Amino acid sequence: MQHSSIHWFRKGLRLHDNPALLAAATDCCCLHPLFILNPSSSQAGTNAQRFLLDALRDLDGSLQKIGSRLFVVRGCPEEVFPSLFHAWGTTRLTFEVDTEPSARQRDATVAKLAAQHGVEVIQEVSHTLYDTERVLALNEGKAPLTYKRLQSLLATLGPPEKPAPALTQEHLQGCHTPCQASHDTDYGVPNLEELGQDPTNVGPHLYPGGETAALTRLDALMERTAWVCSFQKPRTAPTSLSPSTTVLSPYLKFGCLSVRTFWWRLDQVYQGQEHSQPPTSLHGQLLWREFFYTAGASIPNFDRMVGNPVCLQVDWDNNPQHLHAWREGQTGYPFIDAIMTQLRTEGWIHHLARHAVACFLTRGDLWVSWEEGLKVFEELLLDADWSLNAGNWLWLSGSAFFHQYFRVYSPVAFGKKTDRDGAYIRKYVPILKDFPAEYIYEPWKAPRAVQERAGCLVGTHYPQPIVEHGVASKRNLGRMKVAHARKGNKSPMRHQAHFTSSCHPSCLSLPQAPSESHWLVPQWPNHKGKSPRPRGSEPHKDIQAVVSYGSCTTCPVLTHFAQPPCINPFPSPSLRLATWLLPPPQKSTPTPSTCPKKVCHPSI
DNA sequence: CGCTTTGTTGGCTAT
DNA sequence: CATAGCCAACAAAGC
Repeated sequence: MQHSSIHWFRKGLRLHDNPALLAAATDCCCLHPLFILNPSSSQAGTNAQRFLLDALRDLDGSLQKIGSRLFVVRGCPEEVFPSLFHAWGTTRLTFEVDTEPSARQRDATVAKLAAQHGVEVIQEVSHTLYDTERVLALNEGKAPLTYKRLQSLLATLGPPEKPAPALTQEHLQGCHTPCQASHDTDYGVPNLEELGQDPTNVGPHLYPGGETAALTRLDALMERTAWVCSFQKPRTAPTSLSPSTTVLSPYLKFGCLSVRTFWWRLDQVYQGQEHSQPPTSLHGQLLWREFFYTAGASIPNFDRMVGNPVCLQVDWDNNPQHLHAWREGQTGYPFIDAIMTQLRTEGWIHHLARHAVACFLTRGDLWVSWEEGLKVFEELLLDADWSLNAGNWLWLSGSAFFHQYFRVYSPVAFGKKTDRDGAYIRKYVPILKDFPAEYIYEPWKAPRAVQERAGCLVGTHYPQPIVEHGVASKRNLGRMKVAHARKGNKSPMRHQAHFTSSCHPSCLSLPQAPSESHWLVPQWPNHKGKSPRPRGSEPHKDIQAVVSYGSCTTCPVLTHFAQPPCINPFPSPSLRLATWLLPPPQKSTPTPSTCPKKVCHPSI
């Protein structure tokens, strides 16, 4: 039987490893490669749309080389297909399985329409390493919620399938694509203006879209055997001026590159070599992708908080000003602002840079819902991938998968680890480029003269920090604690929790409050050992200080030293021990509000 | 793939 | 030479 096939491209914008496309070409006399452009359904920004158009042009070019063409049709699939089936005399429709809930709904509708028109439907899995349905079935229909769990499930399935051969001219022997002279005007790939995008709005064309670019990039990376084998994601730098990771993610998102092709190419490079392992290796990265795809395919309302069974319910603030400042790179934290600028202009940022800004927006500093961040990433990232985007926002906001919410990224310290001089900031926030390294991460701390010399006054040319990280992150830690406490059927928060966010731990060991003021006598262990010098004995032996109790009845306030302090007058071990000497404080219950940091922490 | 504070260790210098 | 003090580097704890 000779079919008239439509292969419907959505993701999977490639000829290699495209089993559904091969199925379309089998026993086929007439092939229509189709892409349906539905601009109203896309949240993608200008850079991402350019990437898509690149990919479509590349695909059309590749199809032309083997004697076919791409048909780009505007509209929504549910409305477009009936007329296409009719006009093209279609008997078979093929497409790649898309696991996203909205896509599945769309595809179910289209499959129904096809059945009504007597059109056979063939769907093939090739966007993920494994058939997510199979993985879910292995796990009693539920998404594995840890990476380890996924790994053990996949271990029973064995390695992923090998990629299917690329479509070639030979596959299309006797198969014809009917093309009019008016093809370009009727079905051509549009440009940005036609999509309602301002073409002057695009950034540098660093990552051109398409299968050809994807395979070229893959080839170049696979040349670097040592780099591939030693790859460990946490050791790559978010501040690198040229990407320290593969930047294959945009190509994987659109399916310009097959994940199975990538997997097996890595496997080839690994052969006979010592190499890193999941989760940090490059194979490990592809498994993370699989992890979130599996989660996104089965967890209801995966991209929302409400109605999402794995998501911590948090009382995020509605704060459009903060959200806007974050999006536009105007937070006053240079590292955050640099990352957001790179995102807006180039459409790709390093994974750890995403960590830093996602944490900052949500649980770290601004306490804005991760759903808002997700929408911004959806628009600005070339690789915005529904499952990965939602999954990682859940992760970074501490809403699911990741529960150690007290691990907060510092907008100041994190970037310094890999970029002490702030070259990354200087590149993306050039107004700060002349600040000395000492102040580049915290320009507001620079003395006026330094700011003047740098040609940038904080508060005038560059914003003051919109929040004080130290204060905001501590407050948010408390709010996360509340969210977690509400979640479980655990007992109500212990009294201690009130202290710990704002008071020195040593406060807690004071049984009762004293009536007046008291001598604080540092103590230290006796050193009778044989070591020539007792380690840890540096604290001065005879320092005494006066403490009193202010408005906070449990936190001692260091009033003054009884003797002029030496250089290191009051090291903490002494203080800890000294607190034991204090008379017990009252039993009244202080709240954080009556116990501000300043009262509890004199300049000790 | 967290940060900060606190604690330990060994090297070094001045006395 | 023994000792006190300082420092950097690292480890551990606690949030």
